[in-house]
Amino acid sequence: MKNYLSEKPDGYRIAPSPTGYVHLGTIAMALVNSYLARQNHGRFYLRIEDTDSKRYVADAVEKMMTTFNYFDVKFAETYVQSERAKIYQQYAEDLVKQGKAYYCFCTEDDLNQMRETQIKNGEPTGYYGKYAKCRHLSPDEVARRIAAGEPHVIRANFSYQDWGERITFTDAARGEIALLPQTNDPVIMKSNGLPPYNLAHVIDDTLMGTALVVRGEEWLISTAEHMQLCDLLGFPRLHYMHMPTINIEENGKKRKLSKRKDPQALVMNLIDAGYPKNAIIEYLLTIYNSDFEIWRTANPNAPLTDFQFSIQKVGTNNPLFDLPKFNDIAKNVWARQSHAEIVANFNAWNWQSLPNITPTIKTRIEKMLGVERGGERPRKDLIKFEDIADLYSYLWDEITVDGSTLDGQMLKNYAEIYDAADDKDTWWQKIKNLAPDKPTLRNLAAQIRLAVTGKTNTPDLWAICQILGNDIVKARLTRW
RNA sequence: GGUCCCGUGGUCAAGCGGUUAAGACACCACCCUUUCACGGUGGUAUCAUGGGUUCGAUUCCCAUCGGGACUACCA
Repeated sequence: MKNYLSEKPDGYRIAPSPTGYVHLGTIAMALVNSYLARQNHGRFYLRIEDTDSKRYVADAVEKMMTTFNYFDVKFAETYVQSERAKIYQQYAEDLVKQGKAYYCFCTEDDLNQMRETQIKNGEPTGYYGKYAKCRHLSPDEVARRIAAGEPHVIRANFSYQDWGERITFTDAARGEIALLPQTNDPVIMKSNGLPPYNLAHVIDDTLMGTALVVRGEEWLISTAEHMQLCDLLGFPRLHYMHMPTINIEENGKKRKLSKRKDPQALVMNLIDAGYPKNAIIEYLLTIYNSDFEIWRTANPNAPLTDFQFSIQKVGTNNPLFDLPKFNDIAKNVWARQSHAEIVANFNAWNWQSLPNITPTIKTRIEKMLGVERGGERPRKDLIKFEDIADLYSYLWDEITVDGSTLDGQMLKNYAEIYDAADDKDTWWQKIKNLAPDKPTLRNLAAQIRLAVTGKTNTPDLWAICQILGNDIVKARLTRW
């Protein structure tokens, strides 16, 4: 690894913790960071933040990588924090030697008790001032208790230096931020020998040369603590951009997208439902860069990589996940694809999950996907493959129609002249010939559509009849 | 409770002291089409409230209210 302490940082990264599932926000951060890396000729790397042993999930990294691969997210480097324990320990111990950190033997019970009395006294909670009991333990006592095998953590000593009134910095998306310095001595090394996020983040992003730490808004306040840690370590302070988080509305209140309650929070759920991956990417880009839609309208077929991501256009509001908007983007993404492309996507999707699917029906669906496609004005009726069962239900052999609304005799008359061999013009001409005036024609066309498909709006009827074949069409026309 | 962030139509938003306050989604109407769509045109609807500053505030300042985040040996 290069020594980025002495070289110019040129890295962008995502740092997920391995839960096994990739959250929409993680893909969003991956997107933003890969754009920034590409535009600034920097590296884009992955860091697995697995310092929480309680959260360990088997195969989590592999599962996440599958999702990243699916989205063509490529990393220049990959780091795993649990493999770097020695590095963090080294820095933490150096801090102790310098008096900038200390061993703390307080137990969970001690801490709970402390918090209770603080609350009772109306004081701020935390490990500070007179409550920071382990700050001034003698070296002998520390040595003795460690030798005795007492569990301990290392805490940074934030009383070591005067931080001034405020910790100020320029957030790349939000501008000047002035935070109160933190007075609590944070744990920087847990009793299991791994650091919590704070120390690992500061050391890794410094050593790995992160040019801009792009992370969620929820980290904004703790930036003061992270900068104080940089100062103690003698590192230059890192640069940050805090991104809005995607919310959802529930009972009139906003809350973060949750992977338990909101299926759209997990990108693979969206893919499993049959949304195109580019819809996810485009939606995320519209959320995180207000320029994107304008660009897309002006360049409907340009590759996404041509878009210039602009930090100035990153919002500061936390947007609501807008399903209708997302659906609209999905429709447009599918509509832009060629027949071959969409069929390939359909085949890659788990089409077996469609109810009562048979090889015959699958073939019909594949043909259906080509109807009214490829021209200047493609049809936009497909949002996600999952909807096919309903949207194209007439491709299955059974359809349900309220027969009372149909004129059976008229349909039988038409059935007699219907010929699957007719081209579209002939086919339409025959229908026209059956109707003396416009209202009748309108009605006849509607009836045929209803009888054949069970729906009032479908893609091109002639094409559908071609796909179904002579026998099925005639059978459906003559059963009323 | 404390600290920080945010507040333009139903949603996402442009705007950065003087604008008829863009655009997209959704919704409605009409046009195109002797069918369904696609497409086109138009419409409904927004600067949270109250004070300042200013010749003039959506824009700057303050307060209030509202929403969100953080306040762990989780990230």
